[in-house]
Amino acid sequence: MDTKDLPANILDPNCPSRVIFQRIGDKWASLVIQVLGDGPVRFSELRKMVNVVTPKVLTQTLRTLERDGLITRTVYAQVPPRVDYQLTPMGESLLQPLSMLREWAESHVPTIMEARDAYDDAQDEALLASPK
Amino acid sequence: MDTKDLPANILDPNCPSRVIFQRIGDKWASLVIQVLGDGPVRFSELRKMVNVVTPKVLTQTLRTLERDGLITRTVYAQVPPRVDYQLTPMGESLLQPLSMLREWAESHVPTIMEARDAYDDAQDEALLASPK
DNA sequence: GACAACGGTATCCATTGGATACTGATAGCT
DNA sequence: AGCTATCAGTATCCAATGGATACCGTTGTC
Repeated sequence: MDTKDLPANILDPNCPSRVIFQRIGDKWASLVIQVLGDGPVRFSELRKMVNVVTPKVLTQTLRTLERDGLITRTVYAQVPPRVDYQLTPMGESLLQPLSMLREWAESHVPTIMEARDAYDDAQDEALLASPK
Repeated sequence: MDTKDLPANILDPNCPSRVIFQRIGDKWASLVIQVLGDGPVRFSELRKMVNVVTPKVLTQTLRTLERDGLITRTVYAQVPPRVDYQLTPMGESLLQPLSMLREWAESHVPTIMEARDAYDDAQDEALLASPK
């Protein structure tokens, strides 16, 4: 059974949309894309702007983004080397959905922090009530 | 320096919005939330609908979602046990941003798969050109 | 008294992520 | 000639995370 003509369905583990969905949710990938939203950035700049990622992991992230056609990598033949990363049109089309998520996250920070505090307090009390 | 009164900024590793943003991007959390969009679901059903997650990992995911106030956990005192999970209002407010992402992922499946094939082909050729 | 249903834990191992050190090419300085 | 700095990464190693599998507690049914 070939999946390529079936309707995309994130809940199907065999559906590529699921893999793509998870790539978007990747810890660094989504941050990189948002940073690149303002134009091309070189490797070392990217490292500074996306605090704080090790070079190995940043490279991995950039390679998969490039493979998926979301960014392009441009090497300038100079020394010291210069490599620019920038969004493709498809990469740019991700900016809007991502910024909606970012806005959601930023606007719900206080509520979530309160929920965590309340939850942790309840855990502490439960622990006191039944100290094994 | 206290961060709690600063404007939320995803690029600041000390900002809670960053943590929250990454929780949304969690491999299973976002799928669970989307499944719960249609109403309460019990543990075993959730496991079937979110293919395929081990019980340990699903439990971890549900606990953190509960802690963050995105879902509630309801235990019915019966045997065999029954536990329902459902979205809080805040959890529901995540459905829209998430569905935008899902739509993006589903609609870009073909383009991304093509990009991957092209990239992999280019890699293969580069390998043939310089067989170390 | 064995079994099934359900919502988990417990344990172990594979994969991933991260910290740190290092490389290669060249220009500029001494 | 040798030393140093710059940049974009690798290489190596160790810790944290994710996943597979087995098991547990409770009670109703056969």
